[in-house]
Amino acid sequence: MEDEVDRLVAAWRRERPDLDVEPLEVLSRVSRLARHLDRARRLAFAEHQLEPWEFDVLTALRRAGNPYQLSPGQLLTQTLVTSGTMTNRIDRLAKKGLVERLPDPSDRRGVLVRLTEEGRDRADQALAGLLDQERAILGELSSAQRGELAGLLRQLTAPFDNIPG
Amino acid sequence: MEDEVDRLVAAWRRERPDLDVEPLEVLSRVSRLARHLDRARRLAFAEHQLEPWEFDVLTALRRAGNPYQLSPGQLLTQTLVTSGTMTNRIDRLAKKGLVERLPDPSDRRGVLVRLTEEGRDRADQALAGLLDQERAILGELSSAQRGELAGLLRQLTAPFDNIPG
DNA sequence: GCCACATACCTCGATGTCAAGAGACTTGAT
DNA sequence: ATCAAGTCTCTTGACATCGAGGTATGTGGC
Repeated sequence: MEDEVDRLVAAWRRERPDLDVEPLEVLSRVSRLARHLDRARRLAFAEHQLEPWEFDVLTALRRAGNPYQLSPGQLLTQTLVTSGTMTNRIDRLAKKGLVERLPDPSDRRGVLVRLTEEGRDRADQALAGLLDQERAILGELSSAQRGELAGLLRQLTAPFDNIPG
Repeated sequence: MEDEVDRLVAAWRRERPDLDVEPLEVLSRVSRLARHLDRARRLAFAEHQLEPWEFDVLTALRRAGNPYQLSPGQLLTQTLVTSGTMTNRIDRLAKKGLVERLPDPSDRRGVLVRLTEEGRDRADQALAGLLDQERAILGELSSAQRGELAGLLRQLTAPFDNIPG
């Protein structure tokens, strides 16, 4: 089955026959697939009245384990947004009652963000919905193929994740 | 070699041992890799004084072939942005002298966007730079592995690209 | 103890995107 | 010919993000 990247690569081969555009076969597909996944995620979360950014923050706290709390700084490094953005996000999540701000007992400059009970439930439900959606997308592949794909992708991501970039 | 997704999956297995989080092994890596690629692209384009969105528009016109012109509507479908965004982008590219607006001779409502000579050169240079960068990222993989990866990814993207979404 | 420097979070202004809709023109039916 | 409906581009207002800088607090050398 042909996809958009096949057409993209064919167009470049016609217009720039002098160039080797083979890298696009892999990396353009990664970018485009990620874009499709963003849309799918947005749809899955909408069923739970959550925006993608809300899911990101809530699940970071959820993964931290009991008592489900992190500093804004820790949330920054996990979600890769700037501090202004995180302040804004925490404000809105607090207004919706999904997280609460607590003073950090060990550092009076600091704040801790803690998941409320409702926040934890919403995060858990949204994660289950996301996994259902993702399983449907991966339905195309056999279990062996998924393993192979995960392994190949890990080879590409590991350098970024380990040699800090 | 371990990556961030290995850590993410391990955290979920600890916190939610009841859930099958295996889909994340593939799809979280796709999303994260796409994010890294965006950063790398931004760096590669900066050497040619281009923003990623500028590259997207210029190369869509470049791939159209001589005389390197498309309607704003055609650009919308290729770049997946809304019309307000595209109007804004064309304005800024025109101000920089990389594209020009022409009246559509066959439809007096319409406009055609045409690449200037400088626009074409900049697009060609930026593409070459991007491909160099991408080859470096793919250096991890053998030629056979790249082919395998491209094939597996095509299976995932084809449904999105063919059953319109 | 004091002071310079680092850290943590927040505020503010600028920017880019989206969604909705207005305006201009074309098309097709009558 | 005329008119309604459709198409295409641009405008507008709302909003989330970023980057730079501000305020308050902690830390370590002297």
